[in-house]
Amino acid sequence: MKSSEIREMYLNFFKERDHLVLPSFSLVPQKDPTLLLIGAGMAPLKPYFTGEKVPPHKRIATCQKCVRTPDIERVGLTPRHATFFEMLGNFSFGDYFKVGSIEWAWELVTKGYGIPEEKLLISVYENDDEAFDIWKDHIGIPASKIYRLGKEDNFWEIGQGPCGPCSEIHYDLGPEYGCGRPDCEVGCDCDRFLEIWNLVFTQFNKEADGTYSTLENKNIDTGAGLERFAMVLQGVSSLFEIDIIRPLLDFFAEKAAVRYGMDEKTDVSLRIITEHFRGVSFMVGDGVLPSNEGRGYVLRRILRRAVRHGKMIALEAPFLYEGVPLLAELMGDTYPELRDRLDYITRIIKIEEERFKETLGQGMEILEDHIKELHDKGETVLAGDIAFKLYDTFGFPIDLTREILAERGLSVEEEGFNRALEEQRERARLALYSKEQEDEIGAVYSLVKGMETRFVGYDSLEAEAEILGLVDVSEGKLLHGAEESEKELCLVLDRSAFYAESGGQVGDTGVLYCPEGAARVFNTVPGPGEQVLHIVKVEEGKLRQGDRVKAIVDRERREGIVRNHTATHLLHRALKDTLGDHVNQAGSLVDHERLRFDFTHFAHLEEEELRAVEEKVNEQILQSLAVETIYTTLDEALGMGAAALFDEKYGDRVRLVNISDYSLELCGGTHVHSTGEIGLFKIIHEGGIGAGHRRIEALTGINAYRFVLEMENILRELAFLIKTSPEMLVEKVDGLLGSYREMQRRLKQLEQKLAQQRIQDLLEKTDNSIGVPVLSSQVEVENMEALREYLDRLRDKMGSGIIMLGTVSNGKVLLAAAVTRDLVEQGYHAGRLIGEVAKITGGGGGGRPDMAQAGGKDPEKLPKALARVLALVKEQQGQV
RNA sequence: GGGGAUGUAGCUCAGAGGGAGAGCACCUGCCUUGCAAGCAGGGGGUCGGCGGUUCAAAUCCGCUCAUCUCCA
Repeated sequence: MKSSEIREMYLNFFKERDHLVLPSFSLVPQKDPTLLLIGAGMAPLKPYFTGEKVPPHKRIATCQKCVRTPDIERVGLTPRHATFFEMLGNFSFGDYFKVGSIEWAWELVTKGYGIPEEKLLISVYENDDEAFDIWKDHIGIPASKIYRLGKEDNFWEIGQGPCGPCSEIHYDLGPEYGCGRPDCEVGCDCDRFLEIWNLVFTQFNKEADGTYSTLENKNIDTGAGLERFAMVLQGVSSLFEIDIIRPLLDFFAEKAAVRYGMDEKTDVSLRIITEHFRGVSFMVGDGVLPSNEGRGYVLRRILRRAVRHGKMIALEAPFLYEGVPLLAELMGDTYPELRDRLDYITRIIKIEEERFKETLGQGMEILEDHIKELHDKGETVLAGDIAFKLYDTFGFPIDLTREILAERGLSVEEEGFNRALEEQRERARLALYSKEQEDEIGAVYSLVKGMETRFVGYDSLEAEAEILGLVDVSEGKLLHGAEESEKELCLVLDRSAFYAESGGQVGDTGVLYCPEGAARVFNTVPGPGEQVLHIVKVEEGKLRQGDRVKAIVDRERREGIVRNHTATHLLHRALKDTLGDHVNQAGSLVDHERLRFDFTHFAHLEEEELRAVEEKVNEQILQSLAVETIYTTLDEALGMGAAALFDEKYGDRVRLVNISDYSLELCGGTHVHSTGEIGLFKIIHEGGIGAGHRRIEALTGINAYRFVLEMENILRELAFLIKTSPEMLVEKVDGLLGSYREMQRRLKQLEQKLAQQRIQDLLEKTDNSIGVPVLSSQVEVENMEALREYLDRLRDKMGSGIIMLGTVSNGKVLLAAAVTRDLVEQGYHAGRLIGEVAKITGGGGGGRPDMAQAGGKDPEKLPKALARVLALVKEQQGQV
């Protein structure tokens, strides 16, 4: 039976029994921050299980794609482990329970799929007598074939959420698949008994604190692995041989020019590549991008393991991406996203493969060196800091290092690795705040606890307010009053128009007038609760707790901030529209001068893309779109399709910033009323900040205008300098550069020619009075290169001799010396000679016996120095 | 924001203070037409950029840019 038929039969079976059949949900959990990835068929239905939401129907059936990685290191080594799999499931929400679910399970397995009863075994949770009796009495399974297993095997829970005892149907593949131990039976960790059906009787809910509460409605959650059914029904011994996987394995085998089943080591790699390839493709297809955190890191780990195993069988990355069309062919009917996003999936995988190939090579080299060293020393444990270095610098996930070592019977010193990781964390923390600063912040936080500020800065830029608290930041204590000083104070008001730095928007600045004085607010930050902390310095008179004050925000600065913030939202939208939906905000900074926006994207932006983005933003500005804010619940906001940051904590009431029907984002910041106020939007920088992350910096309003003006000025000045118009600038500079290069070439040629002509004159100055020909002379050249040119030619002409040449260039002395080979053999040394000579000119130098160069600072001494050469050679002669 | 790695010829890389190199690719010639042909010759480089130390920097130091990587 084909996999597609198994899937179809399952869904039809339950459809006929009044189940609502839903298509697979995305691997990326929607609106569930507790889950990294969908790892079970029930995961997307969690709100129905917890009772948080009402299911559209009391009975649901799905075939759900899943990713699970805790067992990643076993994938490839066993016939049944996988990181990616399809889970068939039928679910009951307060409808049928144990009896119904067991009956149907048995009926479908034995009658529907026709699996012989004698091959099947049952397990139940150790003290679930109810389930035991149903199997024994109602279905008629002999008690000897029903096993009672402990919590680890037969109690189902995954993180927080619904859970309960379960009951499984196992298929006995036969003793030849077993471990051979006498006590081998259902529940054994070996491969003999294949769990094909897991019925979870969901009756509890696991809370955040680890306790269990009873669910109002008892539910049924079934998980039946499609691949495992396929194994049984297609009579193959591993999931790698079923109809929708084997072609992939063969594809990679062919690419690697190896055959499956010939060599165990090769087979393991092939299985890993094939399996991980499936996971990688589906994850990318559901919008997961490789990254160093969260689900992106899960993806990266899987892909990297596959790439390494590719390398082990001589498959050079990138190669995985080539399998995508085949996968789409095999599974595109059920999962149309594979076809729809084929090009995208292919591209992302290829880029990530290439990326890792770079670092894999370097990292492997280092690791191999260390392995060799360990081997030589007879040790078996790799130091943790080396494993950390590989992780830190070359992106070797620790499990990858562990696996490579395990292949050689070695291991990693885990504590050392963790220590190094902790040290790195500490470093990052310290870079953010020093220990003293952290203490200061802590002290301030505890002092202002309980105070509350009402923020009125969305509609107004000033507020009359009362001083609730006044903290001396460096002393860490509350003050009743403060006088004019340089001291940094932290001030809390009962209401304020000052925006406290958050969501990337910087804090406001401004002034504060009180009955007996005035203070300057130079920053505003959020407190631990509902407080706005104004960081102030008293500039005049006195400030007292309880004073009525007037706090006024610096208007011009705020207006700059507001323009940049709204422009940031427009930019976010424009990036998504231009580059694709995978673009997400990864950080943002909005101040009064510029905006900086970090986002996820896999490649640098092309010039046209950048221009398109900039243009789109400016189009929205020109339309003067209305910007409004909406208060609503988080659920409703997400339902409206608002952009929210993953992992960001939002309260129940959220604030939405809506720009006409162009952009909708959860945001607490301040904005313009109409996009027209932004005036002009200009991107001034685009760059990378790590794999998969880009950064754009931009200006708005008057700043953008000034930037353009500045550029225009530069162009005009340049054009003036080379006597052309801005329009002709490129052409003219291009021409000038060409002729500049040409002239350099000509100059060099001329110098060479000149040298040639002067050689003869110079040769005549050779002194033969001491037995060896010695030539010491000053020449006129520009640089060392030209000097060497003379030197070489002279040496060639002389055949045998000692040459010292000097010149003056840029107010400095340049010297070069040569000794022909025959004289080197006699013991003459150009390096030593030139050292002496250079010393006279106030410099130093050295080189090899046959050639040396040096320099000096005193040009006037050059003639004297050159005159000494003969005597110095004579000295060397004496030592020969 | 912080740490680490890399950047040298079209490509892959060596060189670690004293003439910028190798292999592959390219061009010319010769010899050959048998599988990555051989032989001889040649072109090609702001040693990522800027600054500093030094008589002298691809090489040491600082900054910067690009790419990778980890932490936040």
